[in-house]
Amino acid sequence: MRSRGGRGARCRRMVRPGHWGVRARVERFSEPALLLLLRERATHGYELLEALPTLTGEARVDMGNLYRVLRALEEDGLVTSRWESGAPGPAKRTYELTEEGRRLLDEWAAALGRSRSRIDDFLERYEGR
Amino acid sequence: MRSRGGRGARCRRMVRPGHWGVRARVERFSEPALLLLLRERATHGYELLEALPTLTGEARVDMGNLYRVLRALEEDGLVTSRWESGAPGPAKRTYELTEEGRRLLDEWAAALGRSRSRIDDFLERYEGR
DNA sequence: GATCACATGTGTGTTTTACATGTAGGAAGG
DNA sequence: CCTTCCTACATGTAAAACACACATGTGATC
Repeated sequence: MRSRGGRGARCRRMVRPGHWGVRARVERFSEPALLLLLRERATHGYELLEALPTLTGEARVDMGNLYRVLRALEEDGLVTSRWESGAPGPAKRTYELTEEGRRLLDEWAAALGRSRSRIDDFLERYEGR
Repeated sequence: MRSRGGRGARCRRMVRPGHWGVRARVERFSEPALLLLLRERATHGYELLEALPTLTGEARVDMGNLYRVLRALEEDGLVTSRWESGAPGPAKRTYELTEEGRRLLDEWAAALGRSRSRIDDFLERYEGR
C-alpha cells in the first residue's frame, strides 16, 4: 500500500491548497525535553515516548527517531544505558543522564531563553502595528 | 576544492567533538519575519536579506533560500511582485503582502505564541528543579 | 492460537537548512 | 579597455532534521 502522499499534487511543505502548515516548532525540541525528563528520573525509551508530549505540546514524538537520538546521545557520552531484565515483559533499556548531559541541558535552556526573547521581540513588533 | 564535510568523520549534527550545536531555533522562522517586514513596507529581496537579521537574531538568512521562499509565497498568492526598473543598478523585484499573506502572518503569530508558552513551561520545569 | 500492549529497533522518503556557484548591471580605478 | 567591487536575483546540491512504514520479541488476555 503506499499512496497517501500524492505524487502528482506537488505537496510542497505539507500544504493543503491555500494553507501552509504553520507550527513554529523549535528545532530538535524533543532532545532537551528528553534530557530534562532524564534529569528528573532515569528511565527507558518507551516511557520517555509517553512522557514527552507533556513537554512538547502536541507532537507525539516519532519513536524511531527517539531511539536514534538516545543512541546518539549515548555515543557522545551524554547519557548511559543498561538493560533491565528484572521486571516481567520485554527487557527495557534504562537511560541515565551523565554530567556532560546535564551540561548540554543547561546549554539548551540558555538557547531556549534566547529563542524566547526573539519570539517576544517578534510578537511585540507584530502587535505594535 | 571541496573537502570540509569530512566523509570519514561522521560529522553528525554539526558536532565539534563533545559539543552539540544547540541553537533552539524556530523552524522556518525567516518566513514569518519576512511577512512581518513586508507588512510594514513593500520591498525587494536584497533589502529583506539585510533587514532580516534584526528579527531573526544572529542568522544572516541564506539568500538562496530567501529567494526560493519568496517565489513559493508568490505561487500561493501570499505575496505579489513586480519588477522595478526605474532606479539605477540591477532591476529589483519588489514584493508586496496580500490579504492572504496577512492572514498567514496572523497564523504564524498565533503559532509563535503557543511555541513561547511551550518554552515557558519547559524553562519553568527546568528551573524548578 | 489470535490479538493486543509493551518495548526496542531499522529502512527510507520528504522537508528544511546550509553551502557553493552562476549571471548580470553599473560604479570606480588603473 | 580591463579588472574589481557592490548590488541584485537566481540555481544546484549536500547535509541535517523529520515523518512514515515496517520488523522483532515478550508476555497477557480472549
